[in-house]
Amino acid sequence: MLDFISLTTRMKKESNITIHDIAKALSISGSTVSRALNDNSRISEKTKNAVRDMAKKLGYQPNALASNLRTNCTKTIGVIIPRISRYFFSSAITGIEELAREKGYSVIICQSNDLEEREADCVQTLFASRVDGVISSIALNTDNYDHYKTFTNRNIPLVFFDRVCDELETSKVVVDDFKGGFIAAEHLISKGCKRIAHISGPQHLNIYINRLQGYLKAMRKHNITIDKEHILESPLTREDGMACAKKLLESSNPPDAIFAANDTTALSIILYAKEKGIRIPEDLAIVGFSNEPFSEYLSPSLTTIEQSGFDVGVKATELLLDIINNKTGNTQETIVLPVNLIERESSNR
Amino acid sequence: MLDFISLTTRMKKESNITIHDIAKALSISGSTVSRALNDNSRISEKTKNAVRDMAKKLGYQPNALASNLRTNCTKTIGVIIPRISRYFFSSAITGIEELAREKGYSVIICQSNDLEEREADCVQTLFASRVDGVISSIALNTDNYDHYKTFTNRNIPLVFFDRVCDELETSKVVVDDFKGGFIAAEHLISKGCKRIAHISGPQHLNIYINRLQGYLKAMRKHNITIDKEHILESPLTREDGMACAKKLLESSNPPDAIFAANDTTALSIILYAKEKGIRIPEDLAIVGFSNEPFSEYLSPSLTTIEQSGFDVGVKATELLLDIINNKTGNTQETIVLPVNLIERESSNR
DNA sequence: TTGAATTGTGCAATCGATTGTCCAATTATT
DNA sequence: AATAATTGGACAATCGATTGCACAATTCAA
Repeated sequence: MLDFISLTTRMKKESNITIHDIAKALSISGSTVSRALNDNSRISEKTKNAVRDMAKKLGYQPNALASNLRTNCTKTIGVIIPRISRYFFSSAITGIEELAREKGYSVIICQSNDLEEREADCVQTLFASRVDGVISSIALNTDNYDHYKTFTNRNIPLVFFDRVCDELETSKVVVDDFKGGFIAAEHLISKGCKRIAHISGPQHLNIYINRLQGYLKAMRKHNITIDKEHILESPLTREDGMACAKKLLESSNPPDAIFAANDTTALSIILYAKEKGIRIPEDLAIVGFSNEPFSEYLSPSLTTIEQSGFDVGVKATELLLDIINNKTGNTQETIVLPVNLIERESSNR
Repeated sequence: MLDFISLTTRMKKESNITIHDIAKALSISGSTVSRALNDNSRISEKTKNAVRDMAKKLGYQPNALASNLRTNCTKTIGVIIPRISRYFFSSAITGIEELAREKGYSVIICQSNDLEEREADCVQTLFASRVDGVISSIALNTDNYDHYKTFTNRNIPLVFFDRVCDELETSKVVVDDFKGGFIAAEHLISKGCKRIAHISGPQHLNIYINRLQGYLKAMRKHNITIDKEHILESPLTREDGMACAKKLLESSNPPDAIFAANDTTALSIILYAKEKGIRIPEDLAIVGFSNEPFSEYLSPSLTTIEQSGFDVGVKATELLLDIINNKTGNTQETIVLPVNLIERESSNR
């Protein structure tokens, strides 16, 4: 019997030490241990030190589950993103994590893969984990936002970034897509382009609406009439980029410049133009959007609009933590971060 | 007082419904509700249906924290990776998540940023969250692996991938770096290159050791003597890639081909060579490693060794779940996934 | 010296879900 | 019809940490 007891004791030591093990070892109560470890002012320094020493000696590691259950606060923030492999999003996550860990929060990441159904799953997962708040960027094909009510109905702070949704009243962090569209188009105009086409993205996402509007504003400002055939809506995949390029460049009135709503599409255009022997930038100038890592190394290198995913992530986290800690009342802020033009070969004429 | 009660009741409904609320609504016990929701055979279909309906009606969402605390199983796996923004790693994560969610697990991701200290933090975070198992790829500058004992000492399943560590006895998933190095070098040999240099990575990481060894084997096999100055060790950053390129190409015996241990370094070499007017592949053939997304679009496009991050992620998860569910005994498997050569312009002569 | 204030700890309830054990009601067996 | 077997459900303990409250011990003031 003694053997059995010492065995189980040993196994316990090897598996999981709780505050009660510390308490027993010091002949004090669990509550005192808990308070000591949390540096509660009601515990004497002497006891605190004894507890800390014993905790270290036994290899105590707090069980976050128990603590979270009791305090109803997990010190965890959830992130929902379309795809982690897109550079903009992975840098946003890096930004989110950076600030979060600095403030003592950990991060759970879920990918929606740009699917509404998956996005709803992510919401469930994060809610079940009782995250303290959520940062999300909406999936491409989401057009019903009801699943987010799981959070909003329960006052779980929610901040959107980049792909935001006007329907839900939350704080948001976006980059200045309108301005991005504007400076992209104006840049092409300044290069002497006259027939500037635009390949836009799904029009239920405001980032694409805004880029388009910026482009339109620049065109209007410079009194350039737009051929309606020169504005295309595309899912912005590589394949569809090719199709759009073909459509534009084989038309009766081919553009002398294209502003694509993302770099992937711009890449498709470059590939298509190369294949067809269309010279860039002489015959066709191109501007993309996002400054994906590859755009610098394309040949010709791609002029594009830079947006810092990292900064967006940091700002979104800042906002979220402010809401969690109730620093801001119930204000719904929308933060707009700057963009800037990176001039490269594809428009250098 | 009645007002107060109904108010609190209402607030409760709006915030969090528990199994007890369902129980109360149906005048049954909490345990019955729990069993009904878990489809336990001791509960009649009639009761189960009543419970399910009421759960839906009240908007019940299980509290994973409570469940996890009780069952000591979180259905969560932790992932530690160097940097999420590297394509190989983000695709590995996508693979991990894919299989994990299929099996009903969620995933917590932590970035070490290639720092040992951060890696140790990640270990703490994941342990505190009581993940059921961990998948990790080691940070570049980690050379002490003690922090991983937090898991191994407590029999928490641990699987390494890509950057693995021989010191720790765990299951591992790697790609065939040796073969990758071998076919990269042999490919260059087949192109008639005679003075083939290799830029390797930190030699405490076996992926770089193996790539180097594969290269050496190919050279020996074809009886090519190696100039010792032609093998460099590098941190494989873009900056150091430039430095290595300079060192090699300005030496008294410049190589006619370089096999770089990653694509980033290969890119640096291309940039350097372009700057110096060295023709690729005529004067200098180049092979990289990883098939980063950008390598296809470089000019010249980069010949490289393809390794599927997604597959590695899936395999690692498979292995981990097998261990978690005790399908494999205590065997320490090492799974080696295939690589293959992608021939592009940078070596096409 | 006595009562008041302060300090340090312990007790026990709690968070929400799970589960071993027990019991009542129903059904089957002889 | 009487007993045994089965079924459906309730009770209460439990996971580990936190916290309101009670209370003993010490210090201080009068």
